[in-house]
Amino acid sequence: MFRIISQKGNHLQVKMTNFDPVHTFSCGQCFRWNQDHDGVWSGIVSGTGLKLLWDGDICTFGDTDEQELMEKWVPYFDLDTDYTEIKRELAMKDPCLEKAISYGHGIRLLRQNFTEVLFSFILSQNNNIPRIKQIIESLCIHFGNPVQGDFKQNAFPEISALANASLEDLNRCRGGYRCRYLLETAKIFSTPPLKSMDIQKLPTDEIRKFLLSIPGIGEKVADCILLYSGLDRSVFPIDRWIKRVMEKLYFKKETDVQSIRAFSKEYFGGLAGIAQQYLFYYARE
DNA sequence: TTGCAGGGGTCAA
DNA sequence: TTGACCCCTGCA
Repeated sequence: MFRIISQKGNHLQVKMTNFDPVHTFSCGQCFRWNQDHDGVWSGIVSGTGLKLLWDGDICTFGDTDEQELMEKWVPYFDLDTDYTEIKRELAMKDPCLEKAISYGHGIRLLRQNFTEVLFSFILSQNNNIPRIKQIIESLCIHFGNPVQGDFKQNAFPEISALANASLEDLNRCRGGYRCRYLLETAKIFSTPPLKSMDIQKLPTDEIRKFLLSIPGIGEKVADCILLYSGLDRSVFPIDRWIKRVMEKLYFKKETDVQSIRAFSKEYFGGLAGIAQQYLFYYARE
């Protein structure tokens, strides 16, 4: 899973199994990681900037220590989960999935900040990844706070910053009709009783039901929010790509979303969300 | 240069 | 079940 190799100054070298930043950061689960010319990855996670260098085996964490690794980065990178076992279990199901897992072998399901995932996936609807990233960066520039250290990016905005913005301000981020959903959601989350309530502590079916009541959140976005914030790994978000790949690999014909959802729940069980990531990455690439 | 289709959905009619 | 919604990109 992971092992600390050494601490040099403020750099921590960690051996991480079943991890490849290209696979993990470009499988559609997150939008704020970028690689520079030297191969260093930069990301902003819950207001903290992190630089990562991966040499194919060892991952070097910049400007961190063992305590922060354990408290912040182990949960975020899901380093306490045994992916070897998960992959073994999934690969046994069928040769298609085995191939998808082999292709995206370095995918880890990140446990991301709930608020960031909530707003990011509202913006993702009917949209493509490069543009989603552009809109989110613009949102952070206009409404987010600066981050400590050598980072160009701002933190993801606080809910209050979005709730207090005008629709005209939000529209400057070029999110189109989605900005209206963003504003309404921010207002819902910054108004009592939700403001003082920790929604993440509710049972997941209640969270899902609540998310679906928010304008701009449908089945797919609700499932993404549950999956990528680490609340429920048994959900199986179905977008156009997943629908296409499931029809091709499992159904051999055009199939409606409800049937695909029912099949995935039964077939992949509690690992449906992780199976979805391998299949999505395989389908996209 | 211009026009058009399509993109990791959702909503309302 | 279907079209509209923003706006960007790729392509002819």
